[in-house]
Amino acid sequence: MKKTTKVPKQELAGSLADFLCFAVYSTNLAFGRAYKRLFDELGITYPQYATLIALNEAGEQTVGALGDKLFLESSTLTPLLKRLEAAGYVTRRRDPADERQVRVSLTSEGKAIFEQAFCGRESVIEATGLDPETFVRLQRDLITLRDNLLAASDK
Amino acid sequence: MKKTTKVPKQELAGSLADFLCFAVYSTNLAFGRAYKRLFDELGITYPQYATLIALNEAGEQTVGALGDKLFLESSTLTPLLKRLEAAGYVTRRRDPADERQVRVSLTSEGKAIFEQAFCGRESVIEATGLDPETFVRLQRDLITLRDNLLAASDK
DNA sequence: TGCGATTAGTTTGTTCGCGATCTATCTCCG
DNA sequence: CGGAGATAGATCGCGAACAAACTAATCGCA
Repeated sequence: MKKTTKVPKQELAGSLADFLCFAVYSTNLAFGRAYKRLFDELGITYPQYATLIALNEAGEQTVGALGDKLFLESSTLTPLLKRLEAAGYVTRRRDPADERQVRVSLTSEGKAIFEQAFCGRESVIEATGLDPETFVRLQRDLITLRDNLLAASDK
Repeated sequence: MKKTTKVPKQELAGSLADFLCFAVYSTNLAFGRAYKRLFDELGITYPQYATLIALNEAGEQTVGALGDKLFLESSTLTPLLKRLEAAGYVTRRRDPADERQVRVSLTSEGKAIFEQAFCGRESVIEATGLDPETFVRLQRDLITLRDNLLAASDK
């Protein structure tokens, strides 16, 4: 007995493997696991590491500027920064010239942790198993995708 | 005045833009925002949607099998499935043949929500702004990367 | 000058995501 | 048969991530 009438429905259904969003989502989870050992040793998390990178890169800056770079809301950053402050890795102080703003900067301990994490990333880069060409292309394509998505959802 | 002496330090420092992991991380955030409107209307979340896809694709299955497909632990899935059950989109029942296992399946309401979300994804695909070739290549590269990372962190 | 509107961050409540731990069930082997 | 070990989920605690609501400071402009 033929089942051809059911085939079109099947084609429409879609599997997880067909979703670009799921590829991004699951790869993000995989990166988290790949970095886990290193970050556990250092006592930080991935978003905290990204924050340290941004602070190391651009020096003292406001919560808002940090959020722009990290694509995070202040409601996410405030508690994260408080944890980094409690750990002694950043300082937070109100800007005297505009008391609404909070300026964040790396302490020397924060810079040290950043450098340790930065060195430790070598093993993760190796774990990607990508040849340099694919690595660079993937990064470029992802950034294009991200910026397109953000531009579209800001409308 | 030349500044060549400072360049090497700059190269070592690394900026957010140089990290593949950050490209993945921030693209995942961007997808979340691109889907947000659709999911808010339907009253579900992105991980819930992924769960519905997996259930629609493979039918009734255990929590563990679902976790393997979604790359999630049972400690993440259990509460998520309870919320889907409370919303009437899935059923959970102990397998009579092995009471340790919980078998999950879509209800007709769940199937309906999945189909609504599935149709609504068209606008998100458009928002990616990628030509078909890049879209497919990106998906393929990401899956390679994800599987490499998972294989390396399982050692 | 002064007060409404805007801006910057914080707080609160909900949902993920995970490790660690716990409970219930099943398996295996003596 | 029966108990040790393995397995499947559930629970708990913590750190993200966000929207919505809130507070405090500044701006704009009349």
